[in-house]
Amino acid sequence: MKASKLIFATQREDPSDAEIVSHKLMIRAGLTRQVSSGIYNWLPTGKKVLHKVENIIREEMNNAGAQEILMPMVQPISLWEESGRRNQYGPELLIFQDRHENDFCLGPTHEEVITDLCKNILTSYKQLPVTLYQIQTKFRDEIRPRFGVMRSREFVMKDAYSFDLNQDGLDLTYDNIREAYLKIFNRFGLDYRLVKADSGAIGGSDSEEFHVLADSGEDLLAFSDKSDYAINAELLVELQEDQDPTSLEGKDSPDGKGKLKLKRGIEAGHIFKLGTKYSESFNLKIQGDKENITPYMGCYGIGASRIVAAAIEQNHDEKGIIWPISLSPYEVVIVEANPKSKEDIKAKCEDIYNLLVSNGVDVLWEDTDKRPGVKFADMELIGIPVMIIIGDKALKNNQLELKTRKDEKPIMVSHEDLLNTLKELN
RNA sequence: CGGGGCAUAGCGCAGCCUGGUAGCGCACCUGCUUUGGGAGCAGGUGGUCGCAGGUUCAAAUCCUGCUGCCCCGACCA
Repeated sequence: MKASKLIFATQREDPSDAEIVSHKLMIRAGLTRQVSSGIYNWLPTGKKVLHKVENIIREEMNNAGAQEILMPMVQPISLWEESGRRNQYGPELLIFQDRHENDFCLGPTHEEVITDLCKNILTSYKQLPVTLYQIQTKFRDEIRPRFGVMRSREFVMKDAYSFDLNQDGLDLTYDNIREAYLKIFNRFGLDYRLVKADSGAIGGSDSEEFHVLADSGEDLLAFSDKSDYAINAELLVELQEDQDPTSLEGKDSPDGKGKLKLKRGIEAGHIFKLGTKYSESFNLKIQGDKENITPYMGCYGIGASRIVAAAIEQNHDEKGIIWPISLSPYEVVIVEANPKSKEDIKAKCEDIYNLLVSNGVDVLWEDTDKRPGVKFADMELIGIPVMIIIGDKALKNNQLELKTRKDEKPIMVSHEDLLNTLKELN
């Protein structure tokens, strides 16, 4: 991609209505723009990041044997009456009527639709176990949306639903998806923790959350300093009937090993064992070898758009975003340091650009005639991990100047060593 | 929903108190000079001043009502 063709609209000043750093930086770097409270446009650079998040999720879900589907955003309210959740969900469910005066809602989650669907498509116990997932826009009419796409009303989520013959099968499937989640979060390149959680409005028994660690996180997490024990502090407060989550710091860990330590996290993933709650309320029965089976369900969510904000919350400095390479809108940017004047610099850029493109590197070529300082500042704001600077210096020594986003010091490499050096930096 | 704040160009803001028909910085466009860390000069584009009423010869400015957005709280995958 050439910067001269890219709409990336960076801004020098913080937007006045943004509070947390990820929100400010997403606006300034031209990733998103607000349409209405809790509703956002995703611009080309932001969409590219979101796409990388989605693709990592997609690949690992597919590797885990899950199958991708797409369910509708608009759902008939009758399904929510059938599950009994119409009233439980309350005003967060945005309800409206079509021209025939039938009630519909914008889907905040899809247990109802998937269970209803499976009554159609699951006809034999031989089809189980099966896990279906989608990556799709959800809508929850939050009381107070805030912090940009971190807590928005409309957001992109991957939600998966599993169906098993019995509890043992569900346990196996749950562990399998849990493993896939560990791979997904590892590939994101973020510092995260897995904690025990409350299953909340979705219902069910066991539940764990994946949290991206960040001081600005809305959730407080409690960890044992001597064991793997980790829990959402709010749940622990509930279990122990404590008053205040912060009072947990330094107390004995409930598993009897070590003391509790607290950290803040952003909830980015949540996995549940639902059991038969929805299969029962929808009367989903599958023909077994002798008798009919009410399947055991699990559901598994990842907030794809929230991951983008969480990644920034965890990885930024005073200059801007510092993407982990796997989420960066571009892996490498070529900065043309002397625009206009020197034809040989442009030719060199084109050489390198073609080399990288043909080797599958996702590269941006900053070919505009902006002054070098502006280009450096923009690219650092957007947070591209590796910059290749091509100007007089590079031409004179027939070497390329590489600078990583994290490191101030440039590295000089030869044309031939470029690909290997980039691999090492990953 | 309770409490607080804001609404003037794409972004950040001034003007409002004391009414006279809109301005600054950034961005954007043109030209010239510049070019390794957010350039300079000159010229230019862009605004029914959130909406609707009212007062007045005259309203961004005063009055009334409404809407939207932000922050704190309750709530929340």
